[in-house]
Amino acid sequence: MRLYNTLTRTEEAFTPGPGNTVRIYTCGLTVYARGHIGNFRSFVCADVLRRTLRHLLGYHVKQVVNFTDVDDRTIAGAEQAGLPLRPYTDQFIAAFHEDARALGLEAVEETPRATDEANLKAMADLVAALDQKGLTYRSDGSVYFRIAALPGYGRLARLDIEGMKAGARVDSDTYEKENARDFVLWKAAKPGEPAWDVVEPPGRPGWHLECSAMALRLLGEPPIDIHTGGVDLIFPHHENEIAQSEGATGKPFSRFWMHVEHLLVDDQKMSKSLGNTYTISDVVAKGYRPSGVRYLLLSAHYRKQLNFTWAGLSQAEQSLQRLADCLSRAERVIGEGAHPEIAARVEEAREAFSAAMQDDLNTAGALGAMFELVRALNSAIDAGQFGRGDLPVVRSAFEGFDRVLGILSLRRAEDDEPPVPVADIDRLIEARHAARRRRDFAEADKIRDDLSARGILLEDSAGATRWKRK
RNA sequence: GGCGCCGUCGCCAAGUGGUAAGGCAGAGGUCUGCAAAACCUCCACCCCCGGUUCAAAUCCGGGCGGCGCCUCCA
Repeated sequence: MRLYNTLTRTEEAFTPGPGNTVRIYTCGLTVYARGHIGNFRSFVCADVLRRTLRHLLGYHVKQVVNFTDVDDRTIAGAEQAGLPLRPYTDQFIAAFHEDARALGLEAVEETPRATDEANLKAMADLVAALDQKGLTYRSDGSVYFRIAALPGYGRLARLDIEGMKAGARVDSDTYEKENARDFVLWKAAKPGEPAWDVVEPPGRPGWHLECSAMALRLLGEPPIDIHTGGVDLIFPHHENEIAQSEGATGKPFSRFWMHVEHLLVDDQKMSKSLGNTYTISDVVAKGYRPSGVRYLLLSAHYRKQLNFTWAGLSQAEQSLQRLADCLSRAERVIGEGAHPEIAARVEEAREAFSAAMQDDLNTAGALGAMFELVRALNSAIDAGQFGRGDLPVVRSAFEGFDRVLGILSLRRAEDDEPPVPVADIDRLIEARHAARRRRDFAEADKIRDDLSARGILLEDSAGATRWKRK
């Protein structure tokens, strides 16, 4: 497939590593709050990358998604909540898993957290290696990375180090550093804050250190194949990960860097500091569905900013319903036989879908291919040119699409938990039938309206009445 | 100030040199007790101005507008 690489700022042909395995590191959440749907945009896109590699291309994937469970915000949050760091961050990790399930993210192979003992040990080893290469210095109890000692620093972000000195904003603790751009590997322990003595002097990890250490520990020999994250991580986070990893190992850190553009709200970045965030539970509380969010996130290319609106989410749910309806309609066809044109049309859609996904994960194009097939299938059903013999090939195609996009199965799972008990729905449909038989349409319409108000839509057809969730 | 991305129908969104996919919404029609769903029909010359080319939404130059990064950030 073709994949855009931030390192080269071009689309490149992607090939897997040895054993047809793709090793991916995805920068995860800092667990001081519940992740918002902007955060989840990058996870959903990484999920689609993963699914494409596995289910469309047949590669093996080993993916690490980390939790940053120690930093200024988690420490401050824990203190405010009167909890130790672990239990405090545990609750947001649990919330992440809940939201990830709601959004249909495939389980990844590893979800390490920074304060796991093995990871702290790996960080200490990394610092030691950097010490040995002369890439560190200590100042006021902290360990810093000396970027002047590493040629090539700034390559990912395309920084002009010389040109940046004038007028650049500087950290508040710059005076402790040799160079304003140097970054902290290991932070000095402060009274009352968590500290570990794996590094001398004792303290806690700097933000960037954990990702390098965990990636190298869990994914093995660099370079890893793909590193993913939001565009806001390009600098300084990913630049510094590269500096640490390549400084320590002398080898390239990652072959590909994939960066997901921001989700916007009112044309501004959705971020906790701006206070314009929505979480999955906010979305559900407003009566929308996680499957709609997933669809919405996939309806635009991952390298383009996407402006979140409630109207947009409604449109996404409508669109997704059209896809779901087509499949359930096909499954209800009772006519016998199979039609070669159907198989041919399905094959055409599969090819278009696959080509779009392999073209730098063009999910919008892939959805377009699905909708074109939907229209063709609906027309064939209307014309009586679709039989039960056509169903297997159609079902298999939709399953193939959905293994990659993960939207239909998600919606179906939601449908299986309707807001009104199924027994009640069935009873009301039966009552409405009786009303219709005696041509009491007022009563029939009342039942339908009542159910509609409770989130259940009724559709009459020749034989029977079907219900579905709104 | 430096770097980068983007501007396609009312809304969302593909397409990046060969004459504008798709979805939502809307209009008319078929079907229906009425709806819903579905189908059919209709609905854009791509921010502006120059240039290159037989040919540009697509390439180049200049504007205008929006966003992001340069500080914590998916």
